Amino acid sequence: MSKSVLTLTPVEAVACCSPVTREPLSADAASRISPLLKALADPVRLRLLSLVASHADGEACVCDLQEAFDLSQPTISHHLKVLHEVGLLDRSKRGVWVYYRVQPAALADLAALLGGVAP
Amino acid sequence: MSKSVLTLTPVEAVACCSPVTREPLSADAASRISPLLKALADPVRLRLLSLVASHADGEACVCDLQEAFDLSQPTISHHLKVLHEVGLLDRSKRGVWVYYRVQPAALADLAALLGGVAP
DNA sequence: CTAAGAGATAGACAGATGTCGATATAAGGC
DNA sequence: GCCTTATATCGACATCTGTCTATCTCTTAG
Repeated sequence: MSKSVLTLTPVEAVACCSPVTREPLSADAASRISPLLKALADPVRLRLLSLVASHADGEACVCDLQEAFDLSQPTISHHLKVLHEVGLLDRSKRGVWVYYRVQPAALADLAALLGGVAP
Repeated sequence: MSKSVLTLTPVEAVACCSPVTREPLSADAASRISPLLKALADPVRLRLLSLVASHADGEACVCDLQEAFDLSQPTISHHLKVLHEVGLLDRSKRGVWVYYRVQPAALADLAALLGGVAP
């Protein structure tokens, strides 16, 4: 049931490390963590994540999200895919609509990794 | 990426926002925060930051840092510059050597922004 | 004053990334 | 069945990024 190391999403990998300020990060750990930060390191994706997280019921339809940006629909879809692939956003399709919600532990674990509090 | 808030480094800008999960991040705030995440979103820079932060006395000489990587000296120098420019690392030259240390509030503020605890 | 070493800068280049328009897929309404 | 609407995928493009080699600047030793 538990996934092998190879199939860990970046989000799952983050929970395994002590804070970056406590001891030197291994090259391996850094390589597993950086995709998560890369996913966050785009203004559009940061706003998408924030919009989803602060939306009523903790989830948001793609149709709601697109309105907030002056970008094409494929571009928004691409950014959501990036956030989903690293494990920051969960996807569920209901009818014609697709809803995204934040993976709760993801941001907390990342914050712990950066902020110095062990997970 | 317009530099509308001219005198604030990304690190300083981060301290101004409520957590991403609490309310939607403005386009402006996202643009000011993402450079900080971009700086962190590279495995070499993550390790550099971690090495500096966990080094004795909280600071490390470039000469110490280079040994940990199989990269050229200019490449390490470039990555340190990126971390320095966004305000994550402080620089001080003593004699021939240059020492870097972590800007203490930087990671804590970022963690608060992501983790849901207001700064 | 000249030489040597630490670190920064400049320029070049391959590969990654963000964006678009066009098209595909899939579900619901007629 | 066919049409409409919501979302994903594809392919192309310009820009950004990480790395290198070569060179420059600054500091100390002799």
